[in-house]
Amino acid sequence: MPKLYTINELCHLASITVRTLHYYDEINILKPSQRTHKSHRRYSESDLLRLQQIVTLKHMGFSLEKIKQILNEHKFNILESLKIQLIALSEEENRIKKVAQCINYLINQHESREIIDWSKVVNIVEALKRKEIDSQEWYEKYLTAMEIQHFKQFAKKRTQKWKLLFKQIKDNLATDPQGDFGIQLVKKWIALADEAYANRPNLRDKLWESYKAGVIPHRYFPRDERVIAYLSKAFEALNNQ
Amino acid sequence: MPKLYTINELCHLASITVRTLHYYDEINILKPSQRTHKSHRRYSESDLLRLQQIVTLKHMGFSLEKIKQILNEHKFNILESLKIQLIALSEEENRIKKVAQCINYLINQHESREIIDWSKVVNIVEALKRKEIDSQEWYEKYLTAMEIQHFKQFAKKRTQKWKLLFKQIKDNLATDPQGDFGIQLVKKWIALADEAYANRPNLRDKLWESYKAGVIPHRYFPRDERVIAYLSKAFEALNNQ
DNA sequence: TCCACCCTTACGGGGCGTCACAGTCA
DNA sequence: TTGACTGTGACGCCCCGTAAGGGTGG
Repeated sequence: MPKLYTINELCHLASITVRTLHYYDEINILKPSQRTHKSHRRYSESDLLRLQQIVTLKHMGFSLEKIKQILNEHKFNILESLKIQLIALSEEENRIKKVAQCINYLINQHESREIIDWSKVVNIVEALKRKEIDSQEWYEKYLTAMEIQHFKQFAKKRTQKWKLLFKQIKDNLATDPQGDFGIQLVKKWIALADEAYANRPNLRDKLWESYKAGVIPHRYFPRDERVIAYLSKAFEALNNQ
Repeated sequence: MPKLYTINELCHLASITVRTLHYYDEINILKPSQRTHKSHRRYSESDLLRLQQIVTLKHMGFSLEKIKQILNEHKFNILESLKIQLIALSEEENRIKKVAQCINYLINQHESREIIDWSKVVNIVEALKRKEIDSQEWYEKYLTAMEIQHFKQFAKKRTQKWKLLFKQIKDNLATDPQGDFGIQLVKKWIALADEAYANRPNLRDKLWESYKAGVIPHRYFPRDERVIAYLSKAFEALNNQ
């Protein structure tokens, strides 16, 4: 007798909620292959497989309607869907990159002068939307020479502090991270993070998690297992103080 | 007397719809600074400025609620919002990159064997979600040596065709793009695009637009103004045939 | 009998699109 | 008067979260 899952078991296996499975049943994308005589849902092994496919495709950014087509219609052109999705993802990635650069500019401008030149920002974003700008040199087209210099210098000061700290840590990996010097280094890290993230401890923690997970690639503070290990231990020591 | 805009004029200026402005009025994020005696909305110059700010921030990925806070509460910490948004964007960018790689793998697998090994794909995406994978070498952890080889070879064949075409075009920029040879080259481009994008002309056009706009950075068919100019002319000639 | 689980039904939310119906401006 | 524009009101979409009120399984 093949194993049947209750709705609770299944949603735990897929890390989703009961409500979601109810919904999937409702819209006919995943119906339980059996029901008990009192209409409790019972899912089979192949239901589980299908659910995993659904969750996977959803993570890739497909709508439930598209997923239904892809999985139901055997003739449906999976390949084309995948390729369309790939183009869409590339475009979105590119948009994000540009917007991120633009926000960076905004941050620098605000931190150095406390005012935001909205008309400039609006212009830049308008141009981004019309895709007039290549990813790298948008600011060269939309800022004056002085503004560019200012922007670059400000960014440079920032990165140099991080670079310095990174070098210091790498040069002292042999020392005890839980000793005085290690704690000093981690305090520097915190100071820089707080400077960058407005003294919000939760943001600082988020940055640390991102760094550890390698989510945000940092050119001037690259991901390095040994540095992570060192700082982690130093963090511990600091928290225990 | 300062210029006042009707709702129609304003929505055209901002490339949005009347409904959107109604909605913005309704949720108190942008109320017209005047109404006629019959309650038609009249927007001022500063309303327009505010609308542009709203649209800009929306493009950066802020919710209308956040935007309201940023613009209304003078004391509100814009800087922190920007930085939070920057982290969020970085995370999203990274997720997209990984998913795109994964889809690429799926496409290759499907094109070479016509079947998809779902259990493998599900595993990979599960790992992506748990952020266990560094961006570059996910497949090395989740595929067998044979699969990796197969994957890489298939990808290589593809890229070599594009590389070859690119070189051919660059070597012949001096020739007439609207002559026989130019048309031959653009036909090759179309053939490759159709091979990559399942013979869908609309997808092919989309790819061409993306290439021209530099939206999708291609290592093996890089963006090059001269190549774009050449191919554009050749396209013209082909269409006029 | 207990209690964790299950069912169905229904509302909400974000950011509008899309009617319907009626009044208004040139 | 015509016809383009404007107003308000209301429902729908997508993907569920969150509850209400009651029945079931072990």
